Amino acid sequence: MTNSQPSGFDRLSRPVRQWIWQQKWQSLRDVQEKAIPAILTGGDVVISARTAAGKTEAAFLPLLSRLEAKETSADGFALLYVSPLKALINDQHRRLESLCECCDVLLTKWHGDVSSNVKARARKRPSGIVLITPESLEALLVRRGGEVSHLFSNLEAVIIDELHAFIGTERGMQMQSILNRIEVATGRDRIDRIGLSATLGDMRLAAEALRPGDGEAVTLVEGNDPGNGVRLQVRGYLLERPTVPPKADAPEEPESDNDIPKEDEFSRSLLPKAMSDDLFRLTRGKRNLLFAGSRVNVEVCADRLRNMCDDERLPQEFFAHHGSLSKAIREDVETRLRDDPRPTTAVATTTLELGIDIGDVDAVAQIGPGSSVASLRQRIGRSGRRTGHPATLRMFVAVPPFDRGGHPLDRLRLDLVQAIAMVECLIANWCEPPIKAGLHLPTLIHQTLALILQYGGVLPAQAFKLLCIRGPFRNVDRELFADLLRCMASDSCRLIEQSGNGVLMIGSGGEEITESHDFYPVFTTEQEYRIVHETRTLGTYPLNSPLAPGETIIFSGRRWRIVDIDDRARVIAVKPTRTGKPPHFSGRGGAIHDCVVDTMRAVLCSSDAYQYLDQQATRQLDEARESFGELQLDRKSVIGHGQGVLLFPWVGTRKLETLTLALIAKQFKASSYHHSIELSDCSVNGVLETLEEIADAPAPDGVVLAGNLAQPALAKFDSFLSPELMCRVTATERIDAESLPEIARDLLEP
DNA sequence: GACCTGCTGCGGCGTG
Repeated sequence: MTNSQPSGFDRLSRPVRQWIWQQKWQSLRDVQEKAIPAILTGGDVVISARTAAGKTEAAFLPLLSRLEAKETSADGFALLYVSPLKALINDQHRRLESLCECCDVLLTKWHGDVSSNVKARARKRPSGIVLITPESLEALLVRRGGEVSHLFSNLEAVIIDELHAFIGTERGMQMQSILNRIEVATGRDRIDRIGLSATLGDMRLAAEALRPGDGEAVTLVEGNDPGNGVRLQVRGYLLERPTVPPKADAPEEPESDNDIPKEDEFSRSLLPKAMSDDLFRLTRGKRNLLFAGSRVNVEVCADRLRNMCDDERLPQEFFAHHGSLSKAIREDVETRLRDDPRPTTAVATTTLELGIDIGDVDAVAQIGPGSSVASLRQRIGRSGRRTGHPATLRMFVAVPPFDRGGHPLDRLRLDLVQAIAMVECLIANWCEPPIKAGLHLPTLIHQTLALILQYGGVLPAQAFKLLCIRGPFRNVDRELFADLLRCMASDSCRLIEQSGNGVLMIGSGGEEITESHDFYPVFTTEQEYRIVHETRTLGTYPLNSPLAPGETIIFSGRRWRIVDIDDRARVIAVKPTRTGKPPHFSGRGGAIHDCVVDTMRAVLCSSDAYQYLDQQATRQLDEARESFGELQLDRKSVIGHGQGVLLFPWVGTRKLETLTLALIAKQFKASSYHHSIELSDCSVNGVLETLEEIADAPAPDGVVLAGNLAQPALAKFDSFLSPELMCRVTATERIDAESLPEIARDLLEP
């Protein structure tokens, strides 16, 4: 090949090239070739590619070459790598060790599990690369504010791994704010940021997340790894009974006297037998990830598949993996997936979605439609990495039995339709964007406290400029920030106080909060019991899900009896047993995007056939379309049902909740359920009249509407917001009053 | 109708 341009490889420094030779690589990967010139040039860069496409090296090979060229031996860290997971830091440390040795660059892990003397040593003689979490970085800024400029003045670049995991979250706001604070403290206008991200529908979102306010200037490097293709299937199953709960006044079903024990009956209602039979048949003997959707489903599913394994006298190959299981149990599963050739299926929640190194799997399965297209995309990328093996994802969806007289929501098979809509959005290369309007006031409270601690005090105008003008809190104007400061200083909070010369200081209430190590993360966790068998901790269980000694529970895919509960020590002791009830975890539903629900309507309206549906799912979709026509939902979106009315606005969760609120404000008994709103004791005409009023009136004030909504303290610092500020947060982030007239108009003329 | 993530400094104790 003749090429006047030097290849990426030729432009790397000598030690880096030597390391590549040692690895016996035949060539650089596509994403690495593209990233090298972009990073050598300087400036902000987003590198996006599938997990394990070599993004880490794509960033570090040219960055280490830049360090080599610099040849200054000034004090301070040269590269800062920020990761959302400790486990990922440990993985990356393993991966980068030999490369850094080759380049004679110090590599330091820095997170909560790293001993404090390692950190002390690094602080004393800062150099090379630090791998750190946002929380540890926050702690460093807050506790060692005076050292920040010394530690970071010679930073060549900051690398942010799993950038997509930070986008649109409170933790992402904190991270952006911390990076901004480092730039300000070191007097550097911009320190190059390199974001590593999974492929997203719209890469500009990642660019904007990397450099808020100037995403346009970020260079995008997209890995053009053709992969080995994708095999995708949606499989239909039948539930044993309808899903819409019967009305309170409906006659109770007679006790069934078959011999299924009650606990198995509940398990069967979550996971039909035909589905577990197929899951077993299709996953057995291979390496799989099975995303079950919730921790309860993980337990029920792992328990069922493990029992099938035992019944057939096969060695066990099914293992549960979720956030309430102990670190040791989870690591065993991860290690087995990565290093053990035996067949293994990890039944997991989203825990195995991010980039923890588990090697390649043969296939991915998912139960139910899932709640986002973004995670569907991530999951597919977990398989099909070896040449000749396409990525394989099977979605297993159960719908209620078909009954013409049944509830319309059951007749429409909405879970199946949603699964199809998700796949169609994925094929169209669309994926959920973050909500732009967020105020992120709780995190702004946190960052204001952190800033005061970092500098030992700060003037209100300085804080505003640093956090809201230069920093990421750009939806907060001067007036709102002043309100927030007043709220923080109020008698009920005393988070801050102001000295005679106007400097903001930590108040008595603030001291208590900021002195605890609990201060650094911006998210909360509920209090929990530890579940212990003999000396081994199996995991944790929420305090507010009562259990009693003698009860049974499925946990870690096994069945246990509770022997003892120590409320003071928060320990639940268990021993193995033969039966078990599914555990109970609390969760708040996820929000589904407008685009997905709109696509659901399109799927129901059209007569397109989808190649990826199995026979049963195809038939179920036909039945759903038939019901859609019979209910005349192709022509109208407001239909009578029983003593009430059903509304189908075909909008996402946020707008659906907003309309429900607006109708409650107009004295309707309204509740949203499964993409629709059910109104009881009213007539179609009455509802149509009200919708006309809403359509013709100007959009109501979101703050007034939000006043009718329960405002539970969800984010960590919500409890410090005044009712007025809390209402504003709800109005901006949780509802969408602006769009109400339009939703009402669309309901009247679909 | 859901999931996940993270943590300092210091005092006290045991061990080599």
